[in-house]
Amino acid sequence: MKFEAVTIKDIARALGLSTSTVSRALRDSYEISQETKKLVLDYAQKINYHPNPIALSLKERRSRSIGMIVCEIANSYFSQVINGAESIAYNRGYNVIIGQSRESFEREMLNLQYLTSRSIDGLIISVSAETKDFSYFKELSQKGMPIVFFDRIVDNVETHKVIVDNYKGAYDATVHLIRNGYRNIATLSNAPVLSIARDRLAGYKAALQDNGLEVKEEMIRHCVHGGMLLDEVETAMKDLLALKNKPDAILAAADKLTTGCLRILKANGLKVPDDMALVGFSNTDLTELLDPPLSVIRQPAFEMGEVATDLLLQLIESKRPVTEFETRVLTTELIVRDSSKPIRNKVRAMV
Amino acid sequence: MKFEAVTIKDIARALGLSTSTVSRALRDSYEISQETKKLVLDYAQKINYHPNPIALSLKERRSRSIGMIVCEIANSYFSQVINGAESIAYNRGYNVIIGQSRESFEREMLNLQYLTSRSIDGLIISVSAETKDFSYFKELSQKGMPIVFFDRIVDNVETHKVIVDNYKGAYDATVHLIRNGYRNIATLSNAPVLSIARDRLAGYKAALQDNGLEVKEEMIRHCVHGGMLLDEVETAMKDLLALKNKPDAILAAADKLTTGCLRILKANGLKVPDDMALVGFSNTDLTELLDPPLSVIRQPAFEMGEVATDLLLQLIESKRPVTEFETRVLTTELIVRDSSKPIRNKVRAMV
DNA sequence: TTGTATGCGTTATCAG
DNA sequence: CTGATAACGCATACAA
Repeated sequence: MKFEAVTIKDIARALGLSTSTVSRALRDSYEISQETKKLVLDYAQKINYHPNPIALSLKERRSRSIGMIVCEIANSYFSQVINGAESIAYNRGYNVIIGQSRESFEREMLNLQYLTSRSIDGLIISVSAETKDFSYFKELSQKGMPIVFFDRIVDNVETHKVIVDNYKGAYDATVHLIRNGYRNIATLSNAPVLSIARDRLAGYKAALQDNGLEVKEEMIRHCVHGGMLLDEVETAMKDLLALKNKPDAILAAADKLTTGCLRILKANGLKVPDDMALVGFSNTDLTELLDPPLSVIRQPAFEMGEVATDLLLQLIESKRPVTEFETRVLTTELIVRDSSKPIRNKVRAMV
Repeated sequence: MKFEAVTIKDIARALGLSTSTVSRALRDSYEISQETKKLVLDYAQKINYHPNPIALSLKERRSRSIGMIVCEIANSYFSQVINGAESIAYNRGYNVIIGQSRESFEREMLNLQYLTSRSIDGLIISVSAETKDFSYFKELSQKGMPIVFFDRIVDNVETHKVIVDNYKGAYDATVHLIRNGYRNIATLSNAPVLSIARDRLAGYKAALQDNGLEVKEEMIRHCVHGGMLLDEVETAMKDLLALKNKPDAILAAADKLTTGCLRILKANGLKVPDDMALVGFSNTDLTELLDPPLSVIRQPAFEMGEVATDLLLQLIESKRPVTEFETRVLTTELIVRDSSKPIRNKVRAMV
């Protein structure tokens, strides 16, 4: 019943050769005569022989598959990263095995154990927002498993990292808002345990300070669940709108926070940017079709997947020493559309 | 250097037992004494033993991983399907290995060979728009490989299928437009080789006919690349808008066609629905935030992934005979928003 | 140039 | 109850 594959043995038997001869012929070994090679190759072709990768894995102690853990596949950012990763891996003869943490530490660990027990040759991961204990990664890394962290990295673990210049992304976006006349800029931030959240927040603060504006704590709202729960964003927005000194602009420091913020503003009948300007990190589709189109900070997601995978494969294939930790930094792109253009009356009022 | 795992042998040596005893103890075999079992189990726990799944695969001739081929991972619909598939697979102890065809037959075949040579236990696939030759699937299926087709199915191959009631989805949406006073309804359709395109087109036609409206061929535009190329959509739209009898509404029969159509309309300064009503198949985010919000036909993508995977795993685990082909049908959801509401003047004009 | 034997980690079969 | 051995498919050191 089950998919009976042809093996090297079948070829050997049929051709009256030994399995080793066949094996060597197939691998084009120099110690096999041209005739025998041709004989074997032709026959293998004819009966559609394919080496069993599982047997190979067992022998070579490697599986030619890499694990990838993200918090959510159905997130446009991560799906774009996966896309980039898959394209590189595929070209180099590797499989990508996907796992989702769904922002849960427990699920992340389960996935991790599962993947490592599956003998992956390396791991690409963007940690969950819940993850505070990185001992397992350290242990794994010390055992020789190549690991590349991307996007959400881990500061106190020496590893390979691919990140985006989140500081600059947030800084530039904030400066952009300031230049357009906004003075009361609030920010929606992810859980502060996340490196990306800290970097973006730092960029936001620095931009304010460099432009002589005060950083006010009440203007900074953390959404611990990263906007997975709309409630969280709603509460944050309500709080901001209830302030005596209401913000006139918002920097949304994550994809889900950007769309969440848009939803809440819309639900409350507030217009962007007339009632509230908004610039956010976003890789979501259709942002340019909103009315007015939304300005966003876009991450090089596909490229992120490519770079991380390329680095990992170099580590796996020992083209690069595992212990010489490297950090690659990509840059975000600020896409300016209508939503953050100068508000004429405000700008006039300030002149 | 490389990740040295503990094996059953290590345990055997350390405890002065044979590998077979250890193996049996670990598998809780009845023929092992309680003491020995405890001894082995405790020690295995202590040194953190995990069975090598590759060795297991070689022995059991199965890999506990399933292949999944879609045309594009970074497509919200497919990423949602993958999400559903992953969640089911994960709970049942299976890996999902992803491949992308990018709408290319060649790439699809390469992926397919790659995955099967990787000893996947089963396959879930939504075929590429280019695929016309299904002999490879037939062959694979006859060799005993469980295959579940989803979404884009193959009519002339007897297989397991999970589909959406595309006919009804298109029918209902078209009827909805008709009820709201539109009489010149055009449609953007995918490549007609795709089952989903044919079904949707049939639903559109039936809705017109059932309501006494004429089906006009010039109102039906096929986009062979499924809207991957915006040019294609643009050409189609330009042609429609150049008609003597211009359409007053459009049924976009695929995700990319819906967003593509929106983009083109916007680029040409046409308003939805005042200048042109639009209802489309779409699982894209943010459609409800457009101004006015877009009415869409939403597919149960996550559920699609779940159902297909559940079916496949039943086949793999022989809980269901592979030869009793089954087709499961899910239903779409018509989400009515402003973009297809009655146009007052038009309706008045008709009364 | 080709063949034989061994091992990768595991389980199943057969002996004890 | 436990141990030795073969087998899964392949590659390779060693023999010939």
